[in-house]
Amino acid sequence: MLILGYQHFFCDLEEKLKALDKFQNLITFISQYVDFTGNDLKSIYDKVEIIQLKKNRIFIDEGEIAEKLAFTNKGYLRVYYNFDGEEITRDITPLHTFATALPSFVSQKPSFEVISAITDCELLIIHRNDLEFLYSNYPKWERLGRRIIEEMFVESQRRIYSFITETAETRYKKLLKQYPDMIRDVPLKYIADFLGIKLQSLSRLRKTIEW
Amino acid sequence: MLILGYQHFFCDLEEKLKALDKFQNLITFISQYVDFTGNDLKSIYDKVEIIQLKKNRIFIDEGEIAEKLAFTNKGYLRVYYNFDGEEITRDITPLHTFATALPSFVSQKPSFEVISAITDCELLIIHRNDLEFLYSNYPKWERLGRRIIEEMFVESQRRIYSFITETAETRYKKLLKQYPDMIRDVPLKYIADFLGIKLQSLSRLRKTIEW
DNA sequence: AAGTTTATTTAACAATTGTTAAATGGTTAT
DNA sequence: ATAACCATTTAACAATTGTTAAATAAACTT
Repeated sequence: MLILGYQHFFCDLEEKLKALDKFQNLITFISQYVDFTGNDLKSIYDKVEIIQLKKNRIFIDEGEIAEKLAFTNKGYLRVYYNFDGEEITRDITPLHTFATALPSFVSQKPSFEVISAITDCELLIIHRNDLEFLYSNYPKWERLGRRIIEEMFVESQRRIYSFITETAETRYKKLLKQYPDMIRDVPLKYIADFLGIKLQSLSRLRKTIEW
Repeated sequence: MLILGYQHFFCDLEEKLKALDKFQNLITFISQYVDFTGNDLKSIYDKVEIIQLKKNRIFIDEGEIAEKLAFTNKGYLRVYYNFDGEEITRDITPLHTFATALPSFVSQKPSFEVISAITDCELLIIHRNDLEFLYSNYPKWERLGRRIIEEMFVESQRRIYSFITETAETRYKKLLKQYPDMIRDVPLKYIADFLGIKLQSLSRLRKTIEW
């Protein structure tokens, strides 16, 4: 009995260490924004769930109320919506960033956006209620939330500049440069959507590029 | 002396009442996001400065570190940057919203963006230090900041969808519908930039539109 | 391995938007 | 009022991107 207990403790610890290891990317990410001590971080360990999401599986579906926020530990997610019977991909999440159907997440209305896995993904999930709890009880978490969304907004504005000032070719080249792995792992139809052009146009453009 | 004192008190009060009146739009705006009591609001009255910015005057200049956040009480601001000797307008702020050169404001590095007045403007200004003070000392303000930036992010994503899925004509029509006043007060060259097309293309498009 | 599905490319033609240059219209300053 | 400046339109032509349809390539199933 004692030994079993010990055994259990041991396994538990091992599992926790393994989990902590999986939090490394998340910790690195949030440390850019707020100075967290080990103690601050503890407040989140219990609340984060680690899930594996297989390729093409849906993380948040159309019509669903978004209750989950994901941090992409491995793999690529995409955000799209159904438009005229077609899927329009608005975003491909780079590794080690947050993703959710934000309009639904903040308004708690049914989502028009779908989030699904482009490749097999490992996601760190935090539920909205837990996040709200953290926000309400730890000012540092609220600050973190604000800082992260500020950065996301700035990045979003950068993308708008790119639509205004750059040709599709330039946008593609810059994407290649910024996320070389993405092209390897993400089908071109999603890349094309992301760039705001048709798949065939992207294909033509790839052929004529001079390096 | 007594009378002078009384006079002064009277003027001061009147001025304060007048100022409060000017806060109405701001109060309405922030009340969408957080429930504020009169007391909560007091924490900001002293910190807000009301300025008049004449047409074409610059609010935040290139190279400057953005220290000010503006709420547009009257008039339109635009956000642009100098690209190849040309000014590229990324944003035209609708009435009663916040505007600053956010990349500079959050990073405290020199701004590549310029913010200037398209029309005569009345702006409610809050300084970054004061805002940081509010954020640090009143959780409600931090929450407000997060909620507002979340909304701005969602709006920004909507605009990215419009670049991906809509033609310039559709974008123009929707802009007209959403902000009918804007077209009256804002030169078309800025509208064209905002839509991501050239002035001449916008002009051609306006001619051929069927209503 | 053969067959099925999905991803990507190719090509011809259409539509949209950019480019250059000039004309017209409207405002502002002297 | 005239001149000077800025805003908008027009037009011809160029470049980019969309559309449709098909061919090829690659990945997945049985």
